[in-house]
Amino acid sequence: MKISRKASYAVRALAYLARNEEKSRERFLVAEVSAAVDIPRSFLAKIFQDLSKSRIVNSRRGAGGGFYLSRSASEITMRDVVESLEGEIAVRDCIADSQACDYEGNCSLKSVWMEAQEKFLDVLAGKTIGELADSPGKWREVPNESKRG
Amino acid sequence: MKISRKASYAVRALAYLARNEEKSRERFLVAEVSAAVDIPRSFLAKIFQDLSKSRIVNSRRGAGGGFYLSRSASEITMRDVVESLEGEIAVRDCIADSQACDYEGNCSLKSVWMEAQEKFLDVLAGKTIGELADSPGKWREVPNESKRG
DNA sequence: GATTTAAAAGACCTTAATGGTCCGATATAA
DNA sequence: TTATATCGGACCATTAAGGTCTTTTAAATC
Repeated sequence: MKISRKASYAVRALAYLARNEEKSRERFLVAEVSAAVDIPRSFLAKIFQDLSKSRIVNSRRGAGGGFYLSRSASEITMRDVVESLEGEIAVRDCIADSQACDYEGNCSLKSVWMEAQEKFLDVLAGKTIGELADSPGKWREVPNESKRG
Repeated sequence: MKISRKASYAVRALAYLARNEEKSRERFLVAEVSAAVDIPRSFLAKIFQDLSKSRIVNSRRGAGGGFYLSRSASEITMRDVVESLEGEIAVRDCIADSQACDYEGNCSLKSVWMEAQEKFLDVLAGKTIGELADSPGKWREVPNESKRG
């Protein structure tokens, strides 16, 4: 019962984008975000690729390129992000794949796992990246404003 | 975000005990339960050992020994069982160990993970083994009443 | 006391997932 | 055409999951 470090990193990285996009920048380099939020660079690159595939961020290659939020941070929920990184959530295999268990049909156990999982995801669905970016707390803050032009 | 097969097995095994303890038996052999609920024997043995350490079941060694519920099935929740098998649940390490993250203090992220996790566990805490045993469904039923004396 | 029964303890093993790295290809701007 | 930066995929080490097996210990019975 862990959510992956990947997903956790993604949330932090996106909150960084949300916090800083107002301050005049349109695109973010993975190198910059990596340094700012203290996430291994090439790992973060992978993470952004996943986020890009799920259309949570958009990207632009080449010089002047980078990543940026594809929509308002207030419209990106933590659930969106976690599911982007971890795929369809299923606390037990039977939830995603009804053939994963012999006891299929209306198994009384499955419904409990499902309800628990939904309650979990509902909390994440109720929290947006925008809210995280706004909220106070000891976040590691933007390191070097001048790195980009 | 998976709960382990171990925990799932444990729930099923305990529901079996709950269903069958009324029918005159006091102790259950892991061999019997293994066959009945279709869980690998020596793996189930390990599981019962965990359940025994958490005092969810009691055990008796030697001839005539076996396992049995330590209290009424209606007083054993799925949360009890899952935590017995998986230890303290922590969807992110920072929840169990505040030193696991640099962003400690009142991190706005941590509180979200915590709330989600608690909602999840609350559902499990609200379902007892007794209820599972009572509820209908396509459970694999007791295979061989005559195996024990 | 010897034998049988069954759990306890722990070493061991295999496979899959996690958490990363690295490199070549591709796209973009100057 | 050169510098820049993502994309795609191969790769790799470590850990956890899932499970087996063997020896030891406790309890009952002969």
